Amino acid sequence: MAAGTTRRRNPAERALEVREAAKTLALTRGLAAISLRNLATHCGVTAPLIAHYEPNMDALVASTFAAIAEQEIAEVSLHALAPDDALDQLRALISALADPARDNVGEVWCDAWSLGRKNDPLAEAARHSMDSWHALAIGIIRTGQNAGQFAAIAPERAALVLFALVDATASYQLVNFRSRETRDTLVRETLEDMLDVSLRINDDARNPSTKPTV
Amino acid sequence: MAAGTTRRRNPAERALEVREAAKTLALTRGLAAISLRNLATHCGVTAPLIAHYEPNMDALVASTFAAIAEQEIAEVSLHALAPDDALDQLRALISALADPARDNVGEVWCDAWSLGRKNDPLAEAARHSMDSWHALAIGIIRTGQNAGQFAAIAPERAALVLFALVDATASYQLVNFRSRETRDTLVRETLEDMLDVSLRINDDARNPSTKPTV
DNA sequence: TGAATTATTGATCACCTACTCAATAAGAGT
DNA sequence: ACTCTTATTGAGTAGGTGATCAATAATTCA
Repeated sequence: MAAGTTRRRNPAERALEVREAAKTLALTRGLAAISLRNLATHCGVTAPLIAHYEPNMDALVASTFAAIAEQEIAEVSLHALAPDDALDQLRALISALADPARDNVGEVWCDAWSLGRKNDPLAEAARHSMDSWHALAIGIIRTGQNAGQFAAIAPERAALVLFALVDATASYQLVNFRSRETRDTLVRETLEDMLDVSLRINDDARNPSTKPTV
Repeated sequence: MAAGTTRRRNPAERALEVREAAKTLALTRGLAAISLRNLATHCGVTAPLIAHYEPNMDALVASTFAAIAEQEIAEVSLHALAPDDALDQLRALISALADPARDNVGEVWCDAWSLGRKNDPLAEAARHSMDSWHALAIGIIRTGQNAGQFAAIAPERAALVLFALVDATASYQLVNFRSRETRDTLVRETLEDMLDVSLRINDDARNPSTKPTV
């Protein structure tokens, strides 16, 4: 393009570039921004070439969402499962989910629910990644309960509540409802009450009511 | 059209028809389906006429959402505030929110969060209606607490949790995540735990642990 | 009945979407 | 150097979006 010469790339390399462009587009402008033209512009290439690599946009939207979601789950899992103690794991999980750097991913999730109505593979990918998230939380909660650290609520239900709060606040963020602090506090305090723990990171007390008033 | 003659309507009447068409379109095919051509087809009229009455589609999307949301809030408020007892009010509220007839409205809400990112008036309308919902719930919760029926959680927080659960499950429904029963149970049981009440409609016990085992 | 008003239309612009197909040309292998 | 494969393009189809403008025609009012 720049020198008037057509760059001809290794197919695998080009395919990867297109998928990366789709991710970038999704994270910066939403899943709905994934289109042949936007991808083409982003890659400095014509639209038919994109169609050559990705013959179905709905499928690309779905696979792009899956890639973003699964990558985040993998990263957060690694971070959350690093500590040995279940309470520390839960704290790591919550703080990772509250990280403002995650905002873009939250927006993509909201897009996925809305678009999932008309895009079956996308809906399926959403369900699958939701199951992955729940599995992570359930594991942590169960471990903590076995260690006597968490209240004896059904882990499945606690996980559902946790992500319902996280997901709802992600949607709220898109329309600037309430402050980030209010949204984060909603998640944290509800979970604290439900599991009877303190999730403040610099607070070792397992039971807030017995912590010293130094 | 039918007889080859152009029907010329009273402007107020036509404007109303367009607004009604927008509501119908939103509830059946989502907020994103509101377009000049879809509206024109629905009204049996040409697109420029729609533009004549609604010169700005983003604004129409926002006002249509506001109309749907506010109408529902008004109806549910009436239903929920009918009983004298706060517990019965809460039960009425929850059962109204769980009504499958409300599914379409839930989808519209999810659309609103997703589209609200690029449509400021829509985001504003969403925030406003969210505040209305919270006000309704806070009133009921506060009344119940004053009567000693509900646990002493901050009403604002309880309301946030309630609607976070309702909103998240509405999103989940769009991608068929879990069963309706699981989603409804999630809302109900979490609220029961949080306020220490029983929300099953044919159950008068205020404290489940003391109810007779007839 | 005639004139003024205006709801409504047809035509068009400018842009977007996905998708197809034949032609071009870059690079690989011989 | 030559052929072969194929990545890439240009051009086009068929539809979608919002929006504007002058012309038409239905209704209202004088």
